[in-house]
Amino acid sequence: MGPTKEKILDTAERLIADQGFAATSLRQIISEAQVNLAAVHYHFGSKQDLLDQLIERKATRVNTDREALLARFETEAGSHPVAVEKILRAFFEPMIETGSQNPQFVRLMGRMIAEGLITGVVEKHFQPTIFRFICALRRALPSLTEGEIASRFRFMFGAMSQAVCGLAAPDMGIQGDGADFQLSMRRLIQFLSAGLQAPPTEEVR
Amino acid sequence: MGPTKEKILDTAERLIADQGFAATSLRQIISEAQVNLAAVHYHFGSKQDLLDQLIERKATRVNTDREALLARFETEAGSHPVAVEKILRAFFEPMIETGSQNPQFVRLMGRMIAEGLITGVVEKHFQPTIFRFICALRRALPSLTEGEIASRFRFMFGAMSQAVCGLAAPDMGIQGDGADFQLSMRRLIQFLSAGLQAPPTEEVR
DNA sequence: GTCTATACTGAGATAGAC
DNA sequence: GTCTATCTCAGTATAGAC
Repeated sequence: MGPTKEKILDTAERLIADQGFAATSLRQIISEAQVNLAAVHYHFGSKQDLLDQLIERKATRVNTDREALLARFETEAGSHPVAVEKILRAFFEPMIETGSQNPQFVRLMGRMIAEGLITGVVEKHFQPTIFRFICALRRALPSLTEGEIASRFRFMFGAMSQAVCGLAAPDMGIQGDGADFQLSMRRLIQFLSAGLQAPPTEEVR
Repeated sequence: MGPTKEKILDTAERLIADQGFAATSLRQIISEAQVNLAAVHYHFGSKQDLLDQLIERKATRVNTDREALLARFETEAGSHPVAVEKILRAFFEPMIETGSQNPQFVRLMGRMIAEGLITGVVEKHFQPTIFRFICALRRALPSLTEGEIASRFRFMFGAMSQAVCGLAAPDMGIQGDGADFQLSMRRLIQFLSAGLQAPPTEEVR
């Protein structure tokens, strides 16, 4: 990868994580990266495609790690289903590790999930991993319908996006524990573990 | 309120709920509402202010209902803390009722929370209500620190935004139960009830 | 293949006539 | 209150230099 392309990616990652996608203009990115505007469209095609490649650059590695960890837990569990806590650990620990080195990327991911902006990338790179995890959850939570597991997985994404994006924001009006990424993730897992294991929603007719 | 202003609000609510805030241009709104572009800036000042008034128009009523319902539950509970399930009911039922009549508004709210776009309105109109609910949760969950309750409340917002926004989206790659608003909300409350009542996150040092 | 310069279209915002 | 004209800035497209 050429230095121009890399400069664009690095600068865009930092600025979009800080300000959001819509609020960050290409002109601001190229100004700070000291490259030409057209170089962005030469290398990426569009602003949206730049975002997609930004995600893809790191998401692939994180998702590979996620699946590997899940596979390890599945081997350890033998014929038994993997416990929900372990499934959550497999899902979040690779992200936490990435976030400890580079919090910007994780915040970026949270923003993208919240804004619903990574349609193509989600399908291409996340969906296979998500599918593996939903399968694991179905085995761990046999009393839930497939639809309810999908709903809870979606709730999980929403909670996660707030966990990583909300770090800078004031904590719902009351003074929170601020920008402690590790603490926030541990609280998130604790919360999700209980939520995922809630009894099934009763059918109403 | 004049008919022009009202036409703008109604049209903007529908379009923004469908397409999102950034994806909806003022020119599209004024075209469908059949008003002049400058009228928007005359009545609202800016696109952002239009959004704020859009939220404010309905959020005030929803928040009033929330607080009233919570107060009723507090009276019923006497000196005991209100159960978490009841706190959640007080928070969500007014929103569900609004959403049953006008799903657009609830989806709009979800989008705004996800994208973090309603800075001024949240502080002015939501924070007092949020504060009341956090206080109720503190009483119901005395083993949790204030910081952890704030975190969980934030997770709740994230899950909620996905619950109401994700209705149209495909359910994480597996076929979901589609756009059933009532079902989605019941699942959400079930999920959140367990998540909020999870044991405290252990301190690590 | 890479990058630059420049122009095009559509966005939100504003000033001033009526 | 309303509308026209205009401003600035956004993302995008293209022609051509190296």
